[in-house]
Amino acid sequence: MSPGPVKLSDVAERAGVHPATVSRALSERTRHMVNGDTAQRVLAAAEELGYTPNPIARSLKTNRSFTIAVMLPDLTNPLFPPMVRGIEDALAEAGFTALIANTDNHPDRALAAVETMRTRLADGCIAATATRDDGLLAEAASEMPMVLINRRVLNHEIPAVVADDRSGVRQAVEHLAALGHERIAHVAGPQWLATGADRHEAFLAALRGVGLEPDPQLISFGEGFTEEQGARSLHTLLEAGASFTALVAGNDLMALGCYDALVERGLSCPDDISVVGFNDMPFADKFNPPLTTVRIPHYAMGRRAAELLLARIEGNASAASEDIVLPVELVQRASTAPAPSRRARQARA
Amino acid sequence: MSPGPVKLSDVAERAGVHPATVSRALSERTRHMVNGDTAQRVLAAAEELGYTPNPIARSLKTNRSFTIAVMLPDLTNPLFPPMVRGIEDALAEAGFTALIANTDNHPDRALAAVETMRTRLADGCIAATATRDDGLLAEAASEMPMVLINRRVLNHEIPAVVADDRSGVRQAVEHLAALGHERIAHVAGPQWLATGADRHEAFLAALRGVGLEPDPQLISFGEGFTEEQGARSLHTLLEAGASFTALVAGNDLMALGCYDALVERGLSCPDDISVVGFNDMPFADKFNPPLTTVRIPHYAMGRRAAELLLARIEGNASAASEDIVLPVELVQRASTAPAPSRRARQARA
DNA sequence: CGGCTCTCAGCAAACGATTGCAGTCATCTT
DNA sequence: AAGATGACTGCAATCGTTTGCTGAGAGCCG
Repeated sequence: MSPGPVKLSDVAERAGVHPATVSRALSERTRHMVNGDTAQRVLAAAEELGYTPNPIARSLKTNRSFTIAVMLPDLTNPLFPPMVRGIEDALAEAGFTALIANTDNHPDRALAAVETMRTRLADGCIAATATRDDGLLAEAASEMPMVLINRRVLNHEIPAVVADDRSGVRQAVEHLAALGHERIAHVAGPQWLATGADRHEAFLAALRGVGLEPDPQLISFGEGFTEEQGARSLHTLLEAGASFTALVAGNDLMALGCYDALVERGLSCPDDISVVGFNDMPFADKFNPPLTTVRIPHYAMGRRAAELLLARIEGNASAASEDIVLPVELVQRASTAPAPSRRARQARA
Repeated sequence: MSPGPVKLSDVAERAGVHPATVSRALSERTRHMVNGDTAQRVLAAAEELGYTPNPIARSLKTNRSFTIAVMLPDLTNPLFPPMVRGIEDALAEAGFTALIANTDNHPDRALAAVETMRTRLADGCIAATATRDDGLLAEAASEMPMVLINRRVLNHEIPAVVADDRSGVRQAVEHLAALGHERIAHVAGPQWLATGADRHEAFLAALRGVGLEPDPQLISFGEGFTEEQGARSLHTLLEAGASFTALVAGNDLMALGCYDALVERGLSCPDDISVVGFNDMPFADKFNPPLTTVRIPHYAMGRRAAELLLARIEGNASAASEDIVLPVELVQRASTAPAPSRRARQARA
């Protein structure tokens, strides 16, 4: 036996056949080309020797690396780890491995990442980094199978799996309206991200849906889905003298920023202002107050994205040319309460 | 020009030399073997053609994959993403890539992961999954360079980079003692993890350090560093009728579990019981109440671990045979308050 | 001027697997 | 019984780099 890891030729020698035969016997796909008995002998020999194929050598010949690039803005954003788990679990079942790259929302870092991925010969890519119209990704998509997760690009040239944002914000404003809120603000996310733009648009529509007229004065746009931007946005709203009793934030991080801005100004949530977030990030139930928010199926999104990508890699290019949108659900906690006016009325009664 | 990506022979043809010469000219290490002018010509040709070496082919020949395995219990635990970022950033600077595997603390999943890593030919491994005496990892460590992060094994056969747990819990109990607490409980982590055992031991020592005598009645061990176990542990303590005014939890997650248990029993934090956590996980300042905890340098730990591993891979086997322990810092927030007895005294005064 | 060393570049054999092609039997057909 | 068919399996090329060895030419010294 040769030193080090056991290789194809070791198994071949042990089974008394040619390496090529071993190769064929070992692969499901080519098993039928070799005699049943021989195959058994080979399988047994491989088992005894503890043979594991060398993926590097295999890749060199087949041009497949069984590796999927996963591009994120920032792994540190609690939104992503559950998605990544979903992706990894689904990939692992198919023998694939995920390679994670953080782009920090910098186009040049993204470029570098794409480059790395391509030279490392990823078989495909799952990206959560797309801006609404993202040339870079579109280009990359033409070179390898790609699917988007939690993001979308303008023309649906790249399939995406996303949460049902429209439904989510509709549920949020309906919840608020049901509590008697009539002046509802929107601390919106960046409009160059599909999630930001979609939710803003959905907010407008939902407002009208419950018979409220959108007021531009009550909408402020952040430049990123961060606590910082959430706080800043709310501050500018408040400073402009806008009056409202509830707000829906672009996502949970921004909602958290609103919490900060609120305490800084001596306002109470939910007594003075109700806030609802988006994403139901981990520990959202532990915040002060526990955050009412829209739960999106992070893990499931990851799985679906991975499965979709694998399907496309298997040549099933037709697989879901439609975007996959997963249902969301409002989870009510303590950051929303009846509107002050209604509370007053209730007190009077 | 041949189709697809440009390869060594394309560059060779363009520069009018043999592929072997290109290979030598392109590598810093072997550059000196080729004539200066020729090297320039090769470099220029490579540049013009946009040549990028095929890492698969390279790996096959050199047996190095420029890939580092990172084994975590669970990426979803907020403790890890910052570490991973640190690891990835440091690795990227050296041209390495991280491959992340989640073991969910299951030995068999860990085994599978190790296997995958080995067959994928990782050049080294950073593990955060070690139990105190971990045969599996010890064995793996004999086959490839390895460093531990945030964990330690019993006999220091594997170098580790950890936070200064002892100092951390000392600071915690000193803080509590300074607030007048005299009966301090410990909701300890699992003892089969070094972090669990170390912190427990440090807790005992710190208590004595401030002139308090440890009381076994005030110590409960969890079976995992989870909210669930934190809650369960505190419940058993309370049910046993233990009386105390403060507690230090094994980590932040367990502290959060304590929060739950406390409200479930109608107790208030910090009015009835002060709690301090460990790790200063993201958003610890957003909890209710904001959590007093020990901040550990997650990102820096990741970087250091990666750098240490790289050093060892470069043959610098001597590099830090000592563990690297990074300083920690208590950050005081609102989950700790003066002991009730002292508050009473103050009220009287 | 012969022989020596030295520098540089090409040759070819790896690395470990996959795969088109071709050859060897045994079996079947007529 | 001869040829055709079919089922297996071996041969050898190939994927793109790296690297030990060899060879060619230049320069140097005695």
